[in-house]
Amino acid sequence: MQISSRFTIAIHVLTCIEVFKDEYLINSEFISGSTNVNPVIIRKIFGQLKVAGLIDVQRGGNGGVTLKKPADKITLYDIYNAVGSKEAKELFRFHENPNANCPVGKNMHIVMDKRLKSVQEAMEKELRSMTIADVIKDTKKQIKLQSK
Amino acid sequence: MQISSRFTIAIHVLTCIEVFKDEYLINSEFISGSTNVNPVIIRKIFGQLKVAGLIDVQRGGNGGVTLKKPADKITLYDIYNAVGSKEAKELFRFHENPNANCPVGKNMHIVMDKRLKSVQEAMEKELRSMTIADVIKDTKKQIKLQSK
DNA sequence: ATGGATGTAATAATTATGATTACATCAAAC
DNA sequence: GTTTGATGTAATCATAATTATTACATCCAT
Repeated sequence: MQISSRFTIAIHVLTCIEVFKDEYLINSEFISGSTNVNPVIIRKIFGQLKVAGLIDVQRGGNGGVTLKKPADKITLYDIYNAVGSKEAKELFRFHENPNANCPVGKNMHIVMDKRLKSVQEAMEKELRSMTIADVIKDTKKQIKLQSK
Repeated sequence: MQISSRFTIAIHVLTCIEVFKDEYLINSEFISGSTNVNPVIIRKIFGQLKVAGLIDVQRGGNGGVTLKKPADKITLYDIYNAVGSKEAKELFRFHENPNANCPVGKNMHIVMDKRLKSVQEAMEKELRSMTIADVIKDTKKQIKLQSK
Protein backbone atom coordinates (compact mmCIF):
# COMPACT_ATOMS: atom_id res chain seq x y z
CA MET A 1 0.00 0.00 0.00
CA GLN A 2 3.04 2.25 -0.15
CA ILE A 3 5.47 3.80 -2.56
CA SER A 4 9.00 2.42 -2.43
CA SER A 5 11.60 4.15 -0.29
CA ARG A 6 13.76 4.43 -3.41
CA PHE A 7 12.00 7.74 -3.93
CA THR A 8 13.00 9.29 -0.61
CA ILE A 9 16.44 7.74 -0.95
CA ALA A 10 16.86 9.45 -4.32
CA ILE A 11 15.86 12.78 -2.81
CA HIS A 12 18.41 12.18 -0.08
CA VAL A 13 21.04 11.44 -2.73
CA LEU A 14 20.46 14.63 -4.68
CA THR A 15 20.37 16.70 -1.51
CA CYS A 16 23.71 15.30 -0.38
CA ILE A 17 25.25 16.07 -3.75
CA GLU A 18 24.43 19.74 -3.50
CA VAL A 19 24.97 20.24 0.21
CA PHE A 20 28.36 18.55 0.33
CA LYS A 21 29.73 19.20 -3.12
CA ASP A 22 32.38 21.65 -1.91
CA GLU A 23 33.45 19.63 1.10
CA TYR A 24 33.57 15.99 0.09
CA LEU A 25 33.86 13.62 -2.80
CA ILE A 26 30.37 12.20 -3.04
CA ASN A 27 30.20 8.55 -3.93
CA SER A 28 28.01 5.57 -3.14
CA GLU A 29 29.90 4.80 0.07
CA PHE A 30 29.48 8.31 1.34
CA ILE A 31 25.77 8.33 0.65
CA SER A 32 25.36 4.86 2.04
CA GLY A 33 26.70 6.30 5.28
CA SER A 34 24.26 9.18 5.29
CA THR A 35 21.19 7.16 4.31
CA ASN A 36 21.98 3.86 5.98
CA VAL A 37 21.18 2.11 2.75
CA ASN A 38 23.40 -0.45 1.06
CA PRO A 39 25.90 1.08 -1.40
CA VAL A 40 24.80 -1.24 -4.20
CA ILE A 41 21.27 0.07 -3.89
CA ILE A 42 22.66 3.59 -4.02
CA ARG A 43 24.59 2.76 -7.18
CA LYS A 44 21.43 1.38 -8.77
CA ILE A 45 19.66 4.61 -7.94
CA PHE A 46 22.64 6.50 -9.43
CA GLY A 47 21.97 4.54 -12.59
CA GLN A 48 18.31 5.49 -12.69
CA LEU A 49 19.01 9.15 -11.99
CA LYS A 50 21.65 9.12 -14.69
CA VAL A 51 19.32 7.61 -17.30
CA ALA A 52 16.81 10.32 -16.39
CA GLY A 53 19.46 12.97 -17.04
CA LEU A 54 19.47 14.28 -13.49
CA ILE A 55 23.05 13.50 -12.52
CA ASP A 56 26.43 12.75 -14.01
CA VAL A 57 28.26 9.76 -12.68
CA GLN A 58 31.99 9.40 -12.98
CA ARG A 59 33.82 6.14 -12.65
CA GLY A 60 37.31 5.54 -11.43
CA GLY A 61 39.44 7.25 -8.81
CA ASN A 62 38.00 10.60 -7.71
CA GLY A 63 34.77 9.50 -9.35
CA GLY A 64 31.42 10.20 -7.76
CA VAL A 65 28.34 12.12 -8.74
CA THR A 66 27.28 15.65 -9.60
CA LEU A 67 24.03 17.27 -10.61
CA LYS A 68 23.55 17.51 -14.35
CA LYS A 69 20.82 20.14 -14.22
CA PRO A 70 20.32 23.19 -11.97
CA ALA A 71 18.61 22.09 -8.77
CA ASP A 72 15.64 24.38 -9.43
CA LYS A 73 15.01 22.59 -12.71
CA ILE A 74 14.65 19.18 -11.04
CA THR A 75 11.16 18.57 -9.72
CA LEU A 76 10.19 15.87 -7.26
CA TYR A 77 8.17 14.37 -10.10
CA ASP A 78 11.33 14.01 -12.19
CA ILE A 79 12.84 12.05 -9.33
CA TYR A 80 9.72 9.99 -8.68
CA ASN A 81 9.59 9.15 -12.33
CA ALA A 82 13.28 8.33 -12.53
CA VAL A 83 13.21 5.69 -9.80
CA GLY A 84 9.93 4.08 -10.89
CA SER A 85 9.97 0.90 -12.93
CA LYS A 86 9.28 1.12 -16.65
CA GLU A 87 6.37 -1.26 -16.25
CA ALA A 88 3.88 -0.36 -13.54
CA LYS A 89 3.64 3.32 -14.30
CA GLU A 90 0.21 3.01 -12.69
CA LEU A 91 -0.08 4.12 -9.11
CA PHE A 92 -3.01 1.80 -8.44
CA ARG A 93 -2.76 -1.92 -8.84
CA PHE A 94 -5.87 -3.57 -10.31
CA HIS A 95 -7.12 -7.04 -9.44
CA GLU A 96 -5.99 -8.98 -12.44
CA ASN A 97 -8.90 -10.86 -13.98
CA PRO A 98 -12.30 -9.38 -13.27
CA ASN A 99 -14.85 -11.75 -14.77
CA ALA A 100 -15.67 -10.66 -18.30
CA ASN A 101 -18.92 -12.60 -18.13
CA CYS A 102 -20.17 -10.48 -15.26
CA PRO A 103 -21.65 -7.11 -16.27
CA VAL A 104 -19.81 -5.40 -13.46
CA GLY A 105 -16.52 -7.27 -13.90
CA LYS A 106 -16.63 -6.56 -17.60
CA ASN A 107 -16.88 -2.81 -17.09
CA MET A 108 -14.63 -2.19 -14.11
CA HIS A 109 -11.67 -1.06 -16.18
CA ILE A 110 -13.76 1.02 -18.54
CA VAL A 111 -15.31 2.86 -15.64
CA MET A 112 -12.34 3.11 -13.27
CA ASP A 113 -9.26 3.65 -15.42
CA LYS A 114 -9.95 7.32 -16.13
CA ARG A 115 -10.75 7.99 -12.47
CA LEU A 116 -7.63 6.35 -11.15
CA LYS A 117 -5.64 8.24 -13.73
CA SER A 118 -7.04 11.55 -12.54
CA VAL A 119 -6.03 10.70 -8.97
CA GLN A 120 -2.54 9.82 -10.10
CA GLU A 121 -2.32 13.04 -12.06
CA ALA A 122 -3.35 15.09 -9.04
CA MET A 123 -0.50 13.49 -7.13
CA GLU A 124 1.97 14.03 -9.93
CA LYS A 125 0.93 17.64 -10.32
CA GLU A 126 1.78 18.27 -6.69
CA LEU A 127 5.12 16.52 -7.13
CA ARG A 128 5.85 18.76 -10.10
CA SER A 129 5.28 21.86 -7.99
CA MET A 130 8.33 21.21 -5.82
CA THR A 131 11.97 21.15 -6.82
CA ILE A 132 14.99 19.63 -5.20
CA ALA A 133 16.26 23.21 -4.83
CA ASP A 134 13.46 23.81 -2.31
CA VAL A 135 14.51 20.76 -0.36
CA ILE A 136 18.16 21.76 -0.41
CA LYS A 137 17.35 25.29 0.68
CA ASP A 138 15.35 24.06 3.66
CA THR A 139 18.05 21.59 4.57
CA LYS A 140 20.73 24.26 4.57
CA LYS A 141 18.50 26.48 6.65
CA GLN A 142 18.10 23.71 9.21
CA ILE A 143 21.82 23.05 9.30
CA LYS A 144 22.56 26.72 9.89
CA LEU A 145 19.99 26.86 12.66
CA GLN A 146 21.46 23.83 14.36
CA SER A 147 25.04 25.08 14.14
CA LYS A 148 24.33 27.95 16.52
CA MET B 1 5.72 1.14 -5.96
CA GLN B 2 1.98 0.57 -6.14
CA ILE B 3 -1.15 0.71 -4.06
CA SER B 4 -2.69 -2.65 -3.20
CA SER B 5 -5.48 -4.04 -5.39
CA ARG B 6 -7.62 -4.25 -2.26
CA PHE B 7 -8.71 -0.74 -3.16
CA THR B 8 -10.05 -1.58 -6.62
CA ILE B 9 -11.48 -4.81 -5.26
CA ALA B 10 -13.40 -2.84 -2.64
CA ILE B 11 -14.77 -0.54 -5.32
CA HIS B 12 -15.82 -3.61 -7.27
CA VAL B 13 -17.53 -4.98 -4.16
CA LEU B 14 -19.58 -1.86 -3.52
CA THR B 15 -20.51 -1.57 -7.17
CA CYS B 16 -21.78 -5.13 -7.24
CA ILE B 17 -23.85 -4.54 -4.13
CA GLU B 18 -25.77 -1.71 -5.74
CA VAL B 19 -26.00 -3.04 -9.26
CA PHE B 20 -27.24 -6.48 -8.29
CA LYS B 21 -29.12 -5.82 -5.08
CA ASP B 22 -32.54 -6.48 -6.64
CA GLU B 23 -31.51 -9.55 -8.58
CA TYR B 24 -29.22 -11.62 -6.40
CA LEU B 25 -28.18 -12.32 -2.88
CA ILE B 26 -24.75 -10.76 -2.71
CA ASN B 27 -22.23 -12.66 -0.67
CA SER B 28 -18.53 -13.36 -0.71
CA GLU B 29 -18.92 -16.26 -3.16
CA PHE B 30 -20.87 -14.16 -5.59
CA ILE B 31 -18.33 -11.36 -5.53
CA SER B 32 -15.47 -13.80 -5.71
CA GLY B 33 -16.98 -14.93 -9.01
CA SER B 34 -17.21 -11.40 -10.36
CA THR B 35 -13.77 -10.26 -9.24
CA ASN B 36 -11.84 -13.50 -9.54
CA VAL B 37 -10.50 -12.95 -6.06
CA ASN B 38 -10.55 -15.53 -3.30
CA PRO B 39 -13.71 -15.41 -1.15
CA VAL B 40 -11.70 -15.19 2.08
CA ILE B 41 -10.03 -12.04 0.80
CA ILE B 42 -13.46 -10.68 -0.06
CA ARG B 43 -14.67 -11.44 3.45
CA LYS B 44 -11.68 -9.62 4.90
CA ILE B 45 -12.54 -6.62 2.78
CA PHE B 46 -16.15 -6.93 3.97
CA GLY B 47 -14.76 -6.64 7.47
CA GLN B 48 -12.80 -3.49 6.68
CA LEU B 49 -15.74 -1.86 4.90
CA LYS B 50 -17.96 -2.75 7.84
CA VAL B 51 -15.60 -1.23 10.40
CA ALA B 52 -15.57 1.91 8.26
CA GLY B 53 -19.36 2.02 8.39
CA LEU B 54 -19.81 1.62 4.65
CA ILE B 55 -21.69 -1.66 4.55
CA ASP B 56 -23.78 -3.93 6.71
CA VAL B 57 -22.85 -7.57 6.76
CA GLN B 58 -25.30 -10.25 7.74
CA ARG B 59 -24.31 -13.69 8.80
CA GLY B 60 -26.22 -16.89 8.42
CA GLY B 61 -28.50 -18.20 5.67
CA ASN B 62 -29.69 -15.43 3.34
CA GLY B 63 -26.87 -13.33 4.74
CA GLY B 64 -24.76 -11.15 2.52
CA VAL B 65 -24.00 -7.48 2.32
CA THR B 66 -25.81 -4.18 1.76
CA LEU B 67 -24.73 -0.56 1.65
CA LYS B 68 -25.06 1.21 4.96
CA LYS B 69 -24.90 4.72 3.54
CA PRO B 70 -26.33 6.23 0.35
CA ALA B 71 -23.93 5.61 -2.52
CA ASP B 72 -23.50 9.32 -3.13
CA LYS B 73 -22.24 9.75 0.43
CA ILE B 74 -19.43 7.22 -0.02
CA THR B 75 -16.34 8.77 -1.57
CA LEU B 76 -13.46 6.86 -3.09
CA TYR B 77 -11.38 8.25 -0.26
CA ASP B 78 -13.66 6.58 2.30
CA ILE B 79 -13.01 3.30 0.52
CA TYR B 80 -9.28 3.91 0.16
CA ASN B 81 -9.09 4.71 3.82
CA ALA B 82 -11.17 1.72 4.84
CA VAL B 83 -8.94 -0.86 3.17
CA GLY B 84 -5.65 0.72 4.24
CA SER B 85 -3.76 -0.64 7.21
CA LYS B 86 -3.91 1.24 10.50
CA GLU B 87 -0.17 1.53 10.52
CA ALA B 88 1.31 2.89 7.31
CA LYS B 89 -1.18 5.66 6.76
CA GLU B 90 1.68 7.28 4.88
CA LEU B 91 1.63 6.97 1.12
CA PHE B 92 5.41 7.25 0.88
CA ARG B 93 7.72 4.83 2.56
CA PHE B 94 10.82 6.41 4.07
CA HIS B 95 14.23 4.73 4.30
CA GLU B 96 14.29 3.75 7.92
CA ASN B 97 17.43 5.05 9.59
CA PRO B 98 18.95 8.09 7.95
CA ASN B 99 22.16 8.82 9.83
CA ALA B 100 21.47 11.30 12.61
CA ASN B 101 25.16 12.23 12.69
CA CYS B 102 25.01 13.48 9.13
CA PRO B 103 23.62 17.01 8.71
CA VAL B 104 21.55 15.89 5.74
CA GLY B 105 20.42 12.58 7.25
CA LYS B 106 19.46 14.35 10.42
CA ASN B 107 17.15 16.77 8.62
CA MET B 108 15.56 14.62 5.94
CA HIS B 109 12.37 14.01 7.88
CA ILE B 110 12.10 17.59 9.07
CA VAL B 111 12.38 18.84 5.52
CA MET B 112 10.45 16.17 3.65
CA ASP B 113 7.56 15.12 5.87
CA LYS B 114 5.45 18.20 5.16
CA ARG B 115 6.10 17.94 1.45
CA LEU B 116 5.18 14.28 1.20
CA LYS B 117 2.10 15.02 3.22
CA SER B 118 1.01 17.70 0.78
CA VAL B 119 1.39 15.25 -2.09
CA GLN B 120 -0.65 12.67 -0.26
CA GLU B 121 -3.30 15.26 0.49
CA ALA B 122 -3.52 16.24 -3.16
CA MET B 123 -4.19 12.61 -3.97
CA GLU B 124 -6.73 12.23 -1.21
CA LYS B 125 -8.52 15.39 -2.23
CA GLU B 126 -9.05 13.97 -5.68
CA LEU B 127 -10.29 10.71 -4.19
CA ARG B 128 -12.76 12.67 -2.09
CA SER B 129 -14.19 14.31 -5.18
CA MET B 130 -15.60 11.04 -6.52
CA THR B 131 -18.30 8.88 -5.01
CA ILE B 132 -19.20 5.26 -5.54
CA ALA B 133 -22.51 6.55 -6.92
CA ASP B 134 -20.57 8.00 -9.88
CA VAL B 135 -18.97 4.65 -10.50
CA ILE B 136 -22.28 2.81 -10.24
CA LYS B 137 -23.96 5.26 -12.58
CA ASP B 138 -21.29 4.81 -15.23
CA THR B 139 -21.38 1.05 -14.82
CA LYS B 140 -25.14 0.93 -15.32
CA LYS B 141 -24.79 3.18 -18.35
CA GLN B 142 -22.26 0.79 -19.85
CA ILE B 143 -24.45 -2.22 -19.15
CA LYS B 144 -27.41 -0.57 -20.83
CA LEU B 145 -25.29 0.32 -23.83
CA GLN B 146 -24.05 -3.23 -24.16
CA SER B 147 -27.50 -4.79 -23.84
CA LYS B 148 -28.60 -3.31 -27.13
C1' DA C 1 50.25 -0.22 -13.59
C1' DT C 2 47.31 0.77 -9.74
C1' DG C 3 43.98 2.51 -6.68
C1' DG C 4 39.50 3.74 -6.24
C1' DA C 5 35.34 4.31 -8.05
C1' DT C 6 30.99 2.60 -10.75
C1' DG C 7 28.23 -1.33 -13.11
C1' DT C 8 25.98 -5.36 -12.56
C1' DA C 9 24.97 -10.30 -11.94
C1' DA C 10 23.67 -13.55 -8.63
C1' DT C 11 21.88 -14.70 -4.52
C1' DA C 12 19.87 -14.26 -0.06
C1' DA C 13 16.87 -12.16 3.38
C1' DT C 14 12.92 -9.83 4.50
C1' DT C 15 8.49 -8.16 3.91
C1' DA C 16 4.07 -7.74 1.66
C1' DT C 17 0.42 -9.63 -0.75
C1' DG C 18 -2.80 -12.83 -1.99
C1' DA C 19 -4.63 -17.77 -2.09
C1' DT C 20 -6.14 -21.62 0.33
C1' DT C 21 -7.78 -24.82 3.92
C1' DA C 22 -10.23 -25.55 7.79
C1' DC C 23 -13.29 -24.69 11.08
C1' DA C 24 -15.77 -21.90 14.63
C1' DT C 25 -19.64 -18.89 14.82
C1' DC C 26 -23.82 -17.14 13.85
C1' DA C 27 -28.72 -16.37 11.95
C1' DA C 28 -32.77 -17.50 9.42
C1' DA C 29 -36.12 -20.83 8.15
C1' DC C 30 -38.16 -24.88 8.39
C1' DG D 1 -33.85 -27.26 17.83
C1' DT D 2 -31.78 -28.94 13.78
C1' DT D 3 -30.33 -27.82 9.40
C1' DT D 4 -28.59 -24.86 5.99
C1' DG D 5 -25.83 -21.34 4.45
C1' DA D 6 -23.55 -17.49 5.37
C1' DT D 7 -19.59 -14.65 7.77
C1' DG D 8 -15.22 -14.50 10.91
C1' DT D 9 -10.77 -15.74 11.42
C1' DA D 10 -6.60 -18.46 12.37
C1' DA D 11 -3.01 -20.89 10.18
C1' DT D 12 -0.41 -21.97 6.42
C1' DC D 13 1.36 -21.65 1.89
C1' DA D 14 2.74 -19.43 -2.53
C1' DT D 15 4.21 -15.67 -4.91
C1' DA D 16 5.99 -11.31 -5.69
C1' DA D 17 8.37 -7.19 -4.39
C1' DT D 18 11.85 -4.96 -1.92
C1' DT D 19 16.17 -4.41 0.05
C1' DA D 20 20.74 -6.30 1.43
C1' DT D 21 24.90 -8.56 0.37
C1' DT D 22 28.82 -10.73 -2.07
C1' DA D 23 31.71 -10.81 -5.73
C1' DC D 24 33.83 -9.25 -9.48
C1' DA D 25 34.23 -6.96 -14.06
C1' DT D 26 34.94 -2.47 -15.84
C1' DC D 27 36.50 1.91 -16.15
C1' DC D 28 39.36 6.18 -15.31
C1' DA D 29 42.53 9.62 -13.15
C1' DT D 30 46.83 9.68 -11.44
